[in-house]
Amino acid sequence: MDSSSARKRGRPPRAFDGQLDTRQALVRAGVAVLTEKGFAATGIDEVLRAVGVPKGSFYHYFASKEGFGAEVIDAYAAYFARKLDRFLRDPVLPPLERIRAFADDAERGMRRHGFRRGCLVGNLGQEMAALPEPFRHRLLAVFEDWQARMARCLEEARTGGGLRPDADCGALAAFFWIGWEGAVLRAKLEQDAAPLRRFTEGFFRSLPLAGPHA
Amino acid sequence: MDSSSARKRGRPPRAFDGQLDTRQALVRAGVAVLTEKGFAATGIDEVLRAVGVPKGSFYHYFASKEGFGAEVIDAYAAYFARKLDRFLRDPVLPPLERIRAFADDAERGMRRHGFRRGCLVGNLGQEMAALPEPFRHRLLAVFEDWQARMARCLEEARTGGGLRPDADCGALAAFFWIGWEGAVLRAKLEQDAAPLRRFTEGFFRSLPLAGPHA
DNA sequence: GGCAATTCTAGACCGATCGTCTATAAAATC
DNA sequence: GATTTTATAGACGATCGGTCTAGAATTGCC
Repeated sequence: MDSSSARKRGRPPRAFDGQLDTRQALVRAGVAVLTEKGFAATGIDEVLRAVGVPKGSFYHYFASKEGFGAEVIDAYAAYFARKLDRFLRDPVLPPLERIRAFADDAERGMRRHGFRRGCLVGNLGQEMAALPEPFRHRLLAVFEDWQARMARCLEEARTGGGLRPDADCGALAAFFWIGWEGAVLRAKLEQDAAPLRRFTEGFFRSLPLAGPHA
Repeated sequence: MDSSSARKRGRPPRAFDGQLDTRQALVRAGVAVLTEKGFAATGIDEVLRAVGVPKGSFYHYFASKEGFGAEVIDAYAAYFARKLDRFLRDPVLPPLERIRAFADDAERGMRRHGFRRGCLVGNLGQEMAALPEPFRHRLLAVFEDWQARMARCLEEARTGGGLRPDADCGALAAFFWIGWEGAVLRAKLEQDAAPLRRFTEGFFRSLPLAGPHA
């Protein structure tokens, strides 16, 4: 959605030009802004200005700010799930290396955005007390999903002999995401990637690696 | 400050009654509310209602919402530093046990508040992008302070023979706080203490414990 | 191809919030 | 006890977020 295109009243002509679908553009901008500033601190107007769309359009596509937020969460979850799979199922790397690759990529991502953007799910989680209740379950479900994907990767490491046979991969995956969110938060605050690396290091130290096999 | 006490215009009589100092009461209420809902989502009016104080008083004591926020951070930092010392310097427990005691206490605290309150510093950290810049340095300083206190405790563990002599206590302390904030966030989201325990467990697994001594 | 129905935009509108201001009154000072 | 200082009371305006109604272009139908 190009802000240079002056809008006229009424239904716009079919988009011949390269304009994205308005709804999609709004959600996309919402992901960016909410990842940076959270839900409560973000005004609809800000999203609208970024996309160059008037307020009326917004409430045509979404029932409310809350409804918009829910869709933004879904979009982010979908985006992040794809990204996770790209790393955690990468067949050319051994399982534990995939986790490092994910962390490295996240670091690059944060650096690219000047450490202003964090994790949408973490942001909104922090705001829980001020958020509509339905958000809570949605966010929890997202964490469970990520945890499952991480657990699967760790299980591959276990069956592959990287982790000890008695490793509790579910618990380890939970540990990872719990701490990772903290690391992202801290990296945002310090505007530096060190916390991400520090946490990743600590996580790997905590793994029950298989000893040199007998 | 009791909301049942009807206020009259003008300067109030010296507080014979149990009324707290108004300024102090505002800061105290601010800590409670900001710990729950963060800075942006909280209106001044809400704090005023909680304390039963009119707006005029607020802007007599504080230059702005931002100035108020800064004092709230300081008050929370002081409160938390005292709490930390109470646990991390407890002479009747071995150093590593003190950390567990701290975690247990934090769990009780979150449970007592129905998992609605998190960590003020973590909350505001998450909001960074929408917060006045001076907050950032203040929050960073608080983390550094906590980290130093934790590192000292870990060093006691090292010299006491609980940790290996080559343990990097500063890095371990950093790892702790990075992940701990994540755990608090997650506990708030799940409304359950499990994340706190899971992280604490993982943290201890990551520690380079001294082997059975030769 | 004309007419209703649908789709989407424009922006007015209301309420809430932030920060200020004036009025008022008690205490402190001398 | 007169004056200055401290502190509360609450109205006020500017701004902004969220909702809603009106209106215009397009689509579908026959």
